[in-house]
Amino acid sequence: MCSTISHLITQICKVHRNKGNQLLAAYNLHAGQEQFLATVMCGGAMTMNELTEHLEVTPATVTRMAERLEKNGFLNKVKCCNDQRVVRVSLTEKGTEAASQIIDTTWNKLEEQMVKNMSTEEKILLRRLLMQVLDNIEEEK
Amino acid sequence: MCSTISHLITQICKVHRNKGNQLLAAYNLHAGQEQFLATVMCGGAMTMNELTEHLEVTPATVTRMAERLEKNGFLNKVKCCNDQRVVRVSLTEKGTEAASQIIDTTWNKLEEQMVKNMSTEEKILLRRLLMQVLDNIEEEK
DNA sequence: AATATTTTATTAGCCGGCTAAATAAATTAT
DNA sequence: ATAATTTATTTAGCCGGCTAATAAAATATT
Repeated sequence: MCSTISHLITQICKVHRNKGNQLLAAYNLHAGQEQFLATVMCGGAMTMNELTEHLEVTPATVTRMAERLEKNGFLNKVKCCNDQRVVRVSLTEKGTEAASQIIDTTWNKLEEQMVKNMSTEEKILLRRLLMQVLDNIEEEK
Repeated sequence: MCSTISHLITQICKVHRNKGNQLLAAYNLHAGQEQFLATVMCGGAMTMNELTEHLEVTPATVTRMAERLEKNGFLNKVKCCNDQRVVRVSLTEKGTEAASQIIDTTWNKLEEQMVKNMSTEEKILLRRLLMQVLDNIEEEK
């Protein structure tokens, strides 16, 4: 009963997040925020809207994350001149530095750890199967 | 970049939770609470401590979930006579009914949907690989 | 018996995630 | 021009998850 796919994935996700939190504590960040910063770093001054798409998260979530990251000095929010509705977000120096370090110390580290003893074929297979699962569950109904 | 194992698992987990929330809304429950109820149903009058073990979750989380489920009439909390520290939790009628229905309408439904177009071998393989991932990531360091 | 330690639960507070409702600005239609 | 609609963000409120600090009861020590 404890080895359903759902349960395993939930469990992995939880442990992954906790490990992320541990690793990110050194930067005063929480799991999820590193992805936010990395996305902004790659995408340049991004719109909130663009962020919700890239991060695949609700606008409300983006707003609050940006708010906290701004409060802690990782990024700035500026209203666009042309369209006063849109808000552009960009990294501060602190944010840039954190983002660039974090990708290696957290993301890659965890990713490697997850599949450390798997053959290349197994990794490919696992990825394929997970993509299939995601596809299956994303459909309507 | 979007097809790392970490990202896929996080994404599946999120969609899974959202689908769960949709299905559970009919019972006035949220994703996670169904597991709580199911666990209590199987285990009888359980201790908070036992629940943290079975649900693999923090004591704080169990306390608050129990509090909410009690508030909404799904379960009762009773202090143990022998040891006044321990709290035993048991399902109300409402809780029992919800739990028994939910297992089919939510859990199994989602589980089947996730692997619907996979062969038996693929399912077994996926499970094995996920268990390996969980093992890898659970270790210290 | 009196004190110290361990065990069980709770509380407070912080995060990310979501929904639904509210703002506000830009478009489009009338 | 004015009204109606669409689009971009925000706000409020609810969930589960975690950590750290507290409280309270049971055990172990001295």
